[in-house]
Amino acid sequence: MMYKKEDDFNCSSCIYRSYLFDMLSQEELEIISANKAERTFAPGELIVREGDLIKDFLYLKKGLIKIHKYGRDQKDHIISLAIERDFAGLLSSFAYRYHHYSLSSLDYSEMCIIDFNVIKEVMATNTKFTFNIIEKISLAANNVILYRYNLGKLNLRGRISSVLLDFSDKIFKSDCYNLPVTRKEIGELIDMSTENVIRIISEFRKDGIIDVSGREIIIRDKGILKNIAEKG
Amino acid sequence: MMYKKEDDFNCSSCIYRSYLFDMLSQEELEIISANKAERTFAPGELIVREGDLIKDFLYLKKGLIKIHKYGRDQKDHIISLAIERDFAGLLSSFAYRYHHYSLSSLDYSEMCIIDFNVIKEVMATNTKFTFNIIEKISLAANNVILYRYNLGKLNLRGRISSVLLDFSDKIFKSDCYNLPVTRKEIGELIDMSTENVIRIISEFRKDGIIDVSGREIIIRDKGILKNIAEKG
DNA sequence: CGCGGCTTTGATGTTCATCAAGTAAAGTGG
DNA sequence: CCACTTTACTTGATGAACATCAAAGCCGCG
Repeated sequence: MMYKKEDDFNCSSCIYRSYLFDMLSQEELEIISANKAERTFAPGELIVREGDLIKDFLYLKKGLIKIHKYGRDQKDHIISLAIERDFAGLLSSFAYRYHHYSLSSLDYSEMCIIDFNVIKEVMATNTKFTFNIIEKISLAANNVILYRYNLGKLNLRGRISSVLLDFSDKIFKSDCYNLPVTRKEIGELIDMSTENVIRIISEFRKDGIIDVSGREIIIRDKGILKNIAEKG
Repeated sequence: MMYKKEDDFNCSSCIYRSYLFDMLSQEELEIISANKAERTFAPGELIVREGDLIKDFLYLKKGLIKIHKYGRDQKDHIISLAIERDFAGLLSSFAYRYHHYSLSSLDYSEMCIIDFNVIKEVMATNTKFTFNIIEKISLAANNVILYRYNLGKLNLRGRISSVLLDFSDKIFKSDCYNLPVTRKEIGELIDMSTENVIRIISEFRKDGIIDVSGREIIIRDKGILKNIAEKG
């Protein structure tokens, strides 16, 4: 237990320390250690609500969260997902004083919550760190932009293929996984009705491309799935 | 002419100096002055091609450009427009070595082309400048993300209203302007077919909401247009 | 003057959201 | 632990929104 506590509270021994935090000196790491909190969020739990004041720099050590936004159409829309070792609030943090997106946990998610001013102080003195933050912001934003860009050119079957493949390749690194989202949430992510999400997943099942049992997905023919995601 | 030349080549007397460059010391401005070029691009001219190596920091002094990308659907798509005093390459510059988007001029556009390494050097020593660059990157990216987000919830009439209003409010600051883009380009910007762009503009003309004559647009009833853009 | 890009209108067909209606699963309170 | 309620999932039928196709006029430019 002693060791666990050590691991929790001292960033310099944290095994989830990212490439980004590796840029920091021992001294800088300790400043951050001293100004951080850690918290686990349960599946479904709200981490940040759109409109909240931005006070913290959020690092997702472990888990899965959705970045989402409530539209004037009275519906929730998922902008993007963040996984292990992602910096979750980066889209809003350096542009606004208030969060422009909500964050919710889709799994048990361990967050490091670091005082934003402390991060800014470290940035002011460590150029390499700063340039890496800039790179992370740019990549995070471009991933969203390019994801939406590609999505816009896919029909429904292509979009479903695309999410199933993303879960397999980017998140679970396996052809067999449990969906961390409802069918409704898939629809919110790729802009389609819940009914059609279900319909097309069923189609894929009937065609023998995937096996489905509730939230469990087994990809049987990844080649076809890739093909549909390309040509859709 | 002497004065004009002065204005062209010395950033410290440049009337288009942005809020961002105002953060710089006289010395820093001179370093930038010494490492920049200026060029005017004609309407339709390509400024940067997707895939080009990123060498320069691009500041649009005056004019209008489109940020676009050629899709696997063999069609061009406009990601965003940049206007006077925008930093045009910001989406790619800090994330990649190569441009991920093309830039083309839609008007006579005057660009300041500054050696990217020089900008980075100044950033390494001027924290305030750096934080402002970060803010610009974040805002540019979020504008794209939020624009697409809103667009996705609008029907065709709403989208056309939205672009017509944007040209009026954000770009020309007038209810009477000449479209700087073809009908086809409007379609590429808001994801709809050229035919429907034309059809709906015609509808608006017949309904007396706007007057149209070729590229010339006169907004007759901005209230209705706003209403359509909201509710669409 | 003829060719290609831009614009326009009408007709047709596909894709997808929505509605309706029902089953299954998972919480909730007595 | 069981009745109750809600949330998630599923399937079919219908219609609306939109892309696509087709055909033609227009304009600038070589």
